[in-house]
Amino acid sequence: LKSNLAGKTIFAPVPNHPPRLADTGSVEGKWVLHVDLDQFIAAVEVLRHPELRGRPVVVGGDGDPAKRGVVATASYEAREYGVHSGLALRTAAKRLPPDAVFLPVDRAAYEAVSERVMDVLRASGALVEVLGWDEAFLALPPEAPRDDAPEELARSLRESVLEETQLSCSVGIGENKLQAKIATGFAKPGSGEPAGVFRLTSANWYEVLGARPTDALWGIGAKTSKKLAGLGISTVLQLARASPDELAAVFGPMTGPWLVMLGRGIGDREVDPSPYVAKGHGKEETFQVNISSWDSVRDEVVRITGLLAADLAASDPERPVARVVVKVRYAPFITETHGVALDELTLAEAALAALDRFTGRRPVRLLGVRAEFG
DNA sequence: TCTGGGGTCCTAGGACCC
DNA sequence: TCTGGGGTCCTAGGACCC
Repeated sequence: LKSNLAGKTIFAPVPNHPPRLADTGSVEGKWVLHVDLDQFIAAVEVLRHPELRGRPVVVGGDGDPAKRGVVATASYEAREYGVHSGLALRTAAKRLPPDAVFLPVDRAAYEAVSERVMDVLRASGALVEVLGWDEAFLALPPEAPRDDAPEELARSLRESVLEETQLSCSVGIGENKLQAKIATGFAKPGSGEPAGVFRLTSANWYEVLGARPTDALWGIGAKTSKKLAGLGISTVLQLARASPDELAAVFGPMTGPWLVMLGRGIGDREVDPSPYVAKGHGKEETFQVNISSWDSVRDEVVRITGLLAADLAASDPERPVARVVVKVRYAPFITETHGVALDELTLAEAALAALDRFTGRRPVRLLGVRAEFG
């Protein structure tokens, strides 16, 4: 959607009351559902370690809270202590009681369970667009009967996921992906709503979200929210009433108008069930101790490139790599990237050529190598 | 909050070309 | 040759998401 915005006149004049969307499709029964597993990673771990149920569980890094790393998922019990994803593991350890459990990230296990969940969703007959391990958008195929309220489908999805995988999920219902995605947040346990299902449409968009801060929207994070606040735009309703042109001048020709659309609850409705095709793959590592010697930096780049090459050989052996990008994060958390076209070079040669573009020789905290496909 | 690792997309500036 | 304007490609950085 965003990539189609430039130069288009998609905006009605800014109204002086809460703008109402034109009816965007509920009449046709074209609902979008968003399914999101509850505390997915922690739930998978509790399933295979039942003795952990009810205890604060934190999954992240290699499971050692003394090391550099962040929380990937915290169980609801851990969240009670202010522990949330993105928090440094060491900080999490300080906040949690001694009976808290720290576990390493086990990607393969989560991928396997995720596959089963997505299969259950597909078995409903809906189109399923996978969004990650624990999320998906669903749409009824066009030929499906559409007399059922979407809540019926939502409830039956929750039931079958629970039955087949023992995992609970929340479901958001909307007229587009944006609405459905945000609706799920109101369906989550502890959100004050019953039943794990919430419907957010043009009919209740401003009632539910109008007074909320702009970062309640999917696509607006801390930086953009702050920048908007500097323009006097703090709430979703204020964003909805903002001028697309003025925001274009500040945020760029596509992002500016797109932000206003977010504020108005306008979004993409197309659910794309085609398999995910990566644009590239990368491998990066934060070192437990910063690296000061540039010779060691070179050695580490070669080593990480080897790991990446093995990943590529396993996942995309046939796809030609067009470009290699090296990322260096210096000790004060300043990150730079440099890339080179692969051409006739090997992956390692290209990575070293990219590394040669770096002139800083300060201590390094992270190195990354990324291959982009042609 | 001493800040992971895997990604995606957009922006802006410079190179280059006509 | 004192100097336009537009298009496209490449690159680095930024922001966001899970």
